[in-house]
Amino acid sequence: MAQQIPAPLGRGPKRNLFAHVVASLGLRIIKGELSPALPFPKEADLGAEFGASRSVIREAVKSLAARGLIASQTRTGIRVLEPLNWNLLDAEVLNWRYSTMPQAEFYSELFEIRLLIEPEAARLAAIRGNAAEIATIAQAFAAMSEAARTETSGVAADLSFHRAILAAAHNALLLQMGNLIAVGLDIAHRLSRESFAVFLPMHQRVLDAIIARDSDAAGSAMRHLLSETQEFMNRLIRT
Amino acid sequence: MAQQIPAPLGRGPKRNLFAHVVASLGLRIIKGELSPALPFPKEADLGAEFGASRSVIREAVKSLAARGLIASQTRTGIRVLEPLNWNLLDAEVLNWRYSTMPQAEFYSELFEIRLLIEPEAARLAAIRGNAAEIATIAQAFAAMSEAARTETSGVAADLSFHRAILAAAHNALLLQMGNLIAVGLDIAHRLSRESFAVFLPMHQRVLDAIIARDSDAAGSAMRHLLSETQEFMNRLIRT
DNA sequence: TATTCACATATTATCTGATAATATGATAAA
DNA sequence: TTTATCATATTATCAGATAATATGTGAATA
Repeated sequence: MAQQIPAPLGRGPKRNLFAHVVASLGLRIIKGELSPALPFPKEADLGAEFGASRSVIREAVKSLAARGLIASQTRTGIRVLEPLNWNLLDAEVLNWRYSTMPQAEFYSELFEIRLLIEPEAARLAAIRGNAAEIATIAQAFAAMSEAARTETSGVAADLSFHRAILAAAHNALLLQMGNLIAVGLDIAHRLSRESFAVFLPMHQRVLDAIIARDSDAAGSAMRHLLSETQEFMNRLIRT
Repeated sequence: MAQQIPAPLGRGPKRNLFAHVVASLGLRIIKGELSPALPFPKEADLGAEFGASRSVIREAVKSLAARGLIASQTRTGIRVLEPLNWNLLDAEVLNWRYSTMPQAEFYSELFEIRLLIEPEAARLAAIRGNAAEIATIAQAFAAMSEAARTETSGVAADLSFHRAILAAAHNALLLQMGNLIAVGLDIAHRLSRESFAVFLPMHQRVLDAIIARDSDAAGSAMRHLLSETQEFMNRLIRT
């Protein structure tokens, strides 16, 4: 039986048109190729460029508008908003930004926030976390250890560890910062697989402090973990 | 000349259908009336309910999806995502949440973050802010003083003041937190008009420290301003 | 009985073409 | 010079169609 022709490939993805248009325009905006100063193509032009119907273009525009990147108005057309309005904590925007910014700059910006957020989160987790939440943190740590032992990727477990701490801090807005951490860990683990095992003991110290309900120790253990990671990454990036 | 009939008012806004559908569904999701456990109405049903075409419904769905509230898939339909995925820092989501949560709870959550972010931002502003940026902070403060003198609403100036400090800290992710502050100030100024003049001197102390490039003083002045505001609000809410 | 496979079906994804609303700029009037 | 009127360009909304795809059903099989 003749294998089905795999893709139409007129020129690019035809199956996920919407996602493709969103990502393509989003990236162009973050790069600055489309800016508030420049005129934005109108729906019809975008449709022609992407080979998409107006529906798809309009849905993509609404998606980008919801992220604060653009706004659209009858007769006026579409325009790029000032970066001030961009939802930088949106996972997509975060990734687009990461892929276009100088790595060192992005990373220092990111860690500045993590150092602000996570020690306090660890502190609160030690105070407010209930048994189940602390168990979740412990489980994530166990998964990290197991990954280190079997030398498999522990990035998911690492993320779970940090997210579980945010969750145990009982502040929904804090939990939101998980996106930041996700990107940070993703970069870290892509740059260096081994970083992982090195930092395991520091994670353990955070966990132990939380279990012991020692909030100050939890905070400083987390601060220590992050500073060391940051320094480690800086060395890596520089070389 | 007969005045034009002002609105079709079949039942609700007909002019901004898209925005209406987004707000309506968004609110229902935040309230929990639509949850991950429950089945979500399909596009056709939503269209019937809102008296809107499928295009409008689909655009609204994409807008909510971009905020992490829902996801949609062929054949499976639409489903509400876990609150973990919600973009809580999105201005709309923030407002929906504010209007449905117990005020005291929302407020304490909010201030926990502000106390985390803003003192450090003030500290960084004192170190990194350039002349123009510091001038912007000063201008905002002048506008606040003027508003206090003329007893007009200074909420815009207040917001400008805090945003200008975030901007002077030179970290785009930090600047993002401006949305939080906007909601916080909005609530504060709605609860009490006079709070404004009372806190003017504390704002001044922050400004002065930044001008003097005294980072530690700027940080503690900001911390002081926020704690006092929080306590003031707590008293107001309790009564 | 349990597992695998083929297939009908329900729902979103995309396309097409039309009408309505509205902000802008041009034109005319004051 | 300012104000009022109007044509126009662009998005907003509607309507109806076809395509793609995940799910469950039932048949075939071990």
